[in-house]
Amino acid sequence: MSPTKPANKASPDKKSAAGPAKPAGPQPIVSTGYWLFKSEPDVFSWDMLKARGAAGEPWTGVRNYLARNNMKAMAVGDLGFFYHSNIGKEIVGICRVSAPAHPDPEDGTGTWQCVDVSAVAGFKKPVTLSDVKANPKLQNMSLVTSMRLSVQPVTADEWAEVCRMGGLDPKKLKR
DNA sequence: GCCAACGTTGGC
DNA sequence: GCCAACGTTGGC
Repeated sequence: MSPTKPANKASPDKKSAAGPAKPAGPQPIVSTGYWLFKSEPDVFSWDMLKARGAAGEPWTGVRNYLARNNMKAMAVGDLGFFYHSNIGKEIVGICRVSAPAHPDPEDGTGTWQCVDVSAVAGFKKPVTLSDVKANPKLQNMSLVTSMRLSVQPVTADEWAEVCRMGGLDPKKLKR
């Protein structure tokens, strides 16, 4: 199974209006962790996540223990980069963990879990893999060192640097 | 399309 | 529990 988000054959089956309505007005995000989610855009793209709106999307299909453990470590409100693998090879936006790890509905074995994520903000300018590799501050990013891991941790310094490169001020992110 | 990296499987 | 074979990812 693919560590990237696999074909989501039945996305509409998920509850259409997951969760109560969001509180009105922007709120500062209090985030405890930073992550990076990889997805092949022809399977599940940033635009598709944006189209899900506040309901978000269960990040199903992860079949790798490290990636699963990363998801189990996530808290609601954690933020993540959204990376397009294969096509684009660039970080295109920021998403937010909207539900903690829960059993992957597509997994019958009870082994695999997923979190739910929703789109927060797109980058003004996507940050490409080569941009990342060319930046000395990002040499230890998992995207460079553990390229194949589909759900990766990101440090606070890496977070700030990539946001800067993408034209977003992380302090001004609102949910 | 190639192939390096690397996770998983299964024989022993 | 080792490790070779195998499958998959994903950049190039």
